[in-house]
Amino acid sequence: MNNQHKNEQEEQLSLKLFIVLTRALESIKRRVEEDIKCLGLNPTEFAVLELIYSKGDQPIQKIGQKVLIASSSITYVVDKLEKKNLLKRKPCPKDRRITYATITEEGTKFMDDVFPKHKQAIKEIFAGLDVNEKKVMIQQLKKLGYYAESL
Amino acid sequence: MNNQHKNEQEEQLSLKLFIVLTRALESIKRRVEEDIKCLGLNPTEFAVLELIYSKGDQPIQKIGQKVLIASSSITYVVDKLEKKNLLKRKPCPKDRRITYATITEEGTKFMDDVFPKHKQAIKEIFAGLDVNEKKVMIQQLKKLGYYAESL
DNA sequence: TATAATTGTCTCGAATTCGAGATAATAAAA
DNA sequence: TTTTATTATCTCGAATTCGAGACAATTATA
Repeated sequence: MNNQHKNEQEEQLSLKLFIVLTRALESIKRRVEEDIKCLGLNPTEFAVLELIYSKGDQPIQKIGQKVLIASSSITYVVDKLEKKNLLKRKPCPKDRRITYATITEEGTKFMDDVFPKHKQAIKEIFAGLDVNEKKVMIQQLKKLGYYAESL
Repeated sequence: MNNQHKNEQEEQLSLKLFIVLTRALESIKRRVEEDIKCLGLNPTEFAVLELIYSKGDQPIQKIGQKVLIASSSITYVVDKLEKKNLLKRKPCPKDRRITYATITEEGTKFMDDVFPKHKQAIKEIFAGLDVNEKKVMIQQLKKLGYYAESL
């Protein structure tokens, strides 16, 4: 195979992989969203709540870094969770610029009930691959992600 | 390993895969978006334009099916592309409910210039994996996607 | 043929996300 | 210590996407 064909093949394969990747994640996200929506939350709200549920109080700023949303969006999401009484804001006594998001008792109860079911649902959604295939895919996706990030 | 541990391992792995998948695609999308944004288009606009560039005139309705966006969103996107003189609407003479989106001469010129570069950029973004790894990943992602879709 | 169901496009309002910039607090530098 | 730079959060307006429903045209059914 000459160089030009090789290049074209690489292009085709990459384009194909991009589409398949996008589509697969769309299908998966749709299922995950179904699982979450009936709890009255959207995926972002759930992700933020879960972060605080499992990692404890977080400065609002940190939340955005971990869940990968802009700071102005976190304000919005935390507002919504606060209105639902799942989180509350708590000022930091040492640094008055900082506001922590803290889970409420109601929020904890909610997650105690819901999170195990959520993990189970994710497991079912990903049951198209076996344990080993998942491990391989995780590795490959990391490679791909790191590389793209490094550009 | 007993059943409970097995179940937990499956849950952990699936959760992990979900996160890695989401993150990897985020990194990739960011790069692809950079490539497209400087053309004055967003990814949806580019996808719609590309569809019509490579597959010819499409009823507006079909576009949504292929690019996976809601019908109300296509109207919006086609409006934008029309304002940029890259597409135009053309009524179907046989079925007056249907409106085709047609690429303009300017749109064709634009894509002739831009599409090869775009493919090249995608290739570079995906250069973290070799040809064979890509093929394997495409297969596995299809399995995963089909399975999630079938639920 | 008249009626009902379906199809294709669009309008509208809501939800979500972003970026730019405002504000206040803290940290660093002169 | 004053000045400057950085940090954390929030406000605001814009962009994008969606779903519900309007409307017209077509197709299927009685």
